[in-house]
Amino acid sequence: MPKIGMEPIRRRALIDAAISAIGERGALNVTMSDIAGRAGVSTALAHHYFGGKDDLLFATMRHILTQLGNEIRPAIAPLSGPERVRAIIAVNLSPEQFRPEIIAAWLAFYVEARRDAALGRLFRIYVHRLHSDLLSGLAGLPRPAAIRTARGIAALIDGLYLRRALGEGVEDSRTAIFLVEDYLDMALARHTPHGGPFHG
Amino acid sequence: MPKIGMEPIRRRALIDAAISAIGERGALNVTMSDIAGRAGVSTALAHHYFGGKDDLLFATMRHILTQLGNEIRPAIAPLSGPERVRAIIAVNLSPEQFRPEIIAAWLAFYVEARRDAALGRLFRIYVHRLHSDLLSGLAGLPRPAAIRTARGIAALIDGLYLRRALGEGVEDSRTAIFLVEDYLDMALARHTPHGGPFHG
DNA sequence: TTTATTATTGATTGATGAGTCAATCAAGAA
DNA sequence: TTCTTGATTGACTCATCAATCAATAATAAA
Repeated sequence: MPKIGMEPIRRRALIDAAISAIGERGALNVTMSDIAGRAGVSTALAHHYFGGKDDLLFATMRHILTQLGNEIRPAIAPLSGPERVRAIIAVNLSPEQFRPEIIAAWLAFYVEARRDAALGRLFRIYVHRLHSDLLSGLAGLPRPAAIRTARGIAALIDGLYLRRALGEGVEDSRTAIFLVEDYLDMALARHTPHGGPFHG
Repeated sequence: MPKIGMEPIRRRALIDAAISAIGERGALNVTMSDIAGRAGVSTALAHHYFGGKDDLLFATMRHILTQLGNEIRPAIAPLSGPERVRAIIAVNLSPEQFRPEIIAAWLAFYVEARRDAALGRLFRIYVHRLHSDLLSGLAGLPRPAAIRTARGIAALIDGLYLRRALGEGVEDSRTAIFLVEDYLDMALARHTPHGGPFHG
């Protein structure tokens, strides 16, 4: 163990530990000792690198959002129209994102965002980003229908997350994706001149 | 102030106070003094009537669920088919249920239910009840489509709750109801021999 | 009036957990 | 070797909060 360059390693380990800890308890319960313990360091070191618990949790949420962004960006970049929307759905509900501990963290942060202004801002940026990404893929629909469908898809994804967190209802990633795509198909079919309501 | 028969009054006041407190903070933060203070009594009295914080919170969630059940039961009893589904949607997203503090409580309890077994059971009963109520109204659809649609509606409602809690996206009760009914209409239209996709 | 019962609280206890700090360790620089 | 600097922690402080309890007030029952 060299004595230099530990910072990025510790930061990352602490963030991973925070996600893991939040995944097991409900964010409220996580303590600095729990997180630090999982990361294999003392609470003092966690404070040293992050300043305080709030900062660590904020960094953790930012990490999760960044991670999601990094998965989404390249996935949708070359696509447009419905395929772009499908890609957004697929990534948001991918096994990677649909992991119980990630879901739990989302949920916990949703709650926390109600009180923490910085966290609230972070979320609003994410929500807005998702909405405009969806809209750009729904350009084929009349504007009001596109907006409604974008909101519907976003709400469906969040709802499926919630159900997943509770451990009830839709079980796996695949089923969840199918459910949302089904919604998308119906919305698209309504504005397709005619032919069967199914396609793809 | 007579010295007898205070119990039901205090219990109710404490539960209302808990909802209000949870509405302002995120359930994690609520303290017994906060709740007791809002109810105009000492923390000792709150403990006297409820035993402990967990019991008070459990009673609070049960109250919210009971309230919802009391609104839903008479509303759907005389109805069947799509109208029954519409009634379920309308009540779940009614201004009464769509109040920010109620939503915040839901969210907080969703999180808590992950750790508290009793609370988890309570939720599972609610989820199952909602699902079978929806299914009974969707009997006109083929079984797989009915199941999928019921899950979709439930997820949409939860998702809209989440968005509401975050203070973003769909604004009011009416818009939320319209969004979910739109989903229902599409699901129904797909299995209607033909004619326009809209009705009602 | 006395007695039992319900309602109610102030004060206290004990636990938990965030944040701080002075001290130690290790490795590269002088 | 000495000096400096990042890494690291144990021990401590301070605040918060759930829970308890003994004491008091007020009323109904005897």
